Amino acid sequence: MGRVKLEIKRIENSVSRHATFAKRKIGLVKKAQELATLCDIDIALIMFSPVDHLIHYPSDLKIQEIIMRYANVPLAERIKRKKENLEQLNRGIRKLKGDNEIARGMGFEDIEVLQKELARLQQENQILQNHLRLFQGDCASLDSLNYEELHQMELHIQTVMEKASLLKILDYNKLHPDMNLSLFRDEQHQALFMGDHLNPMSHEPQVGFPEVQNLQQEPHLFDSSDYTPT
Amino acid sequence: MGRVKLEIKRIENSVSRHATFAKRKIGLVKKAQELATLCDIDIALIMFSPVDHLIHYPSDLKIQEIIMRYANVPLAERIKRKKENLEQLNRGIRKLKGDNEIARGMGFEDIEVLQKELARLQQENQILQNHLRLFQGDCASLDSLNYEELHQMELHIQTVMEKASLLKILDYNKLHPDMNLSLFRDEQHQALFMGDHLNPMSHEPQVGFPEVQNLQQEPHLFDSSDYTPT
DNA sequence: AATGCTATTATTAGCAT
DNA sequence: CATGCTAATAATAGCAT
Repeated sequence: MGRVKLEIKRIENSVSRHATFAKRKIGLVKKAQELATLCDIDIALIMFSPVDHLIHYPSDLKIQEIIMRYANVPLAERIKRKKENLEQLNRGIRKLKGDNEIARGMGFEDIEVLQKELARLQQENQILQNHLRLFQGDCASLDSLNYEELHQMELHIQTVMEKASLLKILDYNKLHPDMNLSLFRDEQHQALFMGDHLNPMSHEPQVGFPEVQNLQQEPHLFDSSDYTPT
Repeated sequence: MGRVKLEIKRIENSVSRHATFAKRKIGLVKKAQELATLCDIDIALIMFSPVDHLIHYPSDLKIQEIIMRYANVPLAERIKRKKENLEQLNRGIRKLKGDNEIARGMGFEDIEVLQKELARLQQENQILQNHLRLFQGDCASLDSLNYEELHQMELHIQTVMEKASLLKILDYNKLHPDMNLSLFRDEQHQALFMGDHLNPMSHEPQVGFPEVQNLQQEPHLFDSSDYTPT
């Protein structure tokens, strides 16, 4: 809808590409906003400009919500497609079993375990998400934070962590069947990892910490300050 | 752009609302697709229909990537202020650790620290969630699971865990000021906490693997199989 | 509910500033 | 590089099926 009909393919001229982006991004966000308003629904739009600048709609906080909602759906939908997925999984497993080296380190049952653990991992994390949302929902009212809830949260996190370690070991064994690592190096560590949640610090001497990262919420919405909804 | 100019507000008539959604969603996805193609950029669009059905563009797997990219932007943007924030965090922690003020409950600054940690926890978990979904997305293709990815996932989990522990201590101290738990057992551990993550998984073999990025594209995009791009 | 029609409005490509 | 203009294309509201 311009002077000429524009073919939908990458615009090679850099200036035109940027110009087109500048104009169309406004149109796109506006359309998203209109549809969300007209139909009273959740819409999230994320884009990265040709110079890698983030543009998104709606607010950061709302987008998080929608992403979480999105994260929940595929899980539910996958359950419907269980049969389909099982066949796909079976193909993958057959492929794996065909690989002799992998088969040595990892039997069919191990793969099943892995799959189940993946599902559980997802579920556990969902619970974690819900806890987090509870906390984040009104972090102003700190009184609602109590030791028991935090303890529960930590339990979930530890479960997730435990699963991650399992996956890692399994994967490592897949790549290096000759090494065939045991999941736990010793009984003491296993005890720490599997059960002792009473002391919140008990696991930490075993585990290094990743870099402390500074993540904060940002208030802004678009990079374009020129945009005004109509 | 129809027979009449439509005011942008919620369409109260349910039939019209659904009809409008059905038409406009196609237009919106098309616009997103066009812009992504024309400008050769990443766009993710997630929407929930008036009957809560998920519609998204582009593929599930690609959307994961974009969400991760989105989740990482605030991180990248904050890296500049990292040192600043780390110092602030340190002050808060030191105060909690050594000061008698804790005995009188948490001060305002502590609450601020806690709030920031909560925000971070949320973000970290978002990243974790994205990682998990990548894995779960095609758990059949176990080949795509590689050591590096799992390691990354574990790092994220550890970060979340670390935050949970911090929250727990803070909260515990709030509830039981008389106990006055120390956040760290010793200086060495504190050093680990604050930045030294050279050895993040001391119980794991420290072996590097060549990165294998083999993410498969999913074939399907929308819920409406009727949509055909022009 | 989905599809086709078309009068209308909305968006925008190319250009000028 | 951003803004304004305008011819031209694109999207779509309401209606009919």
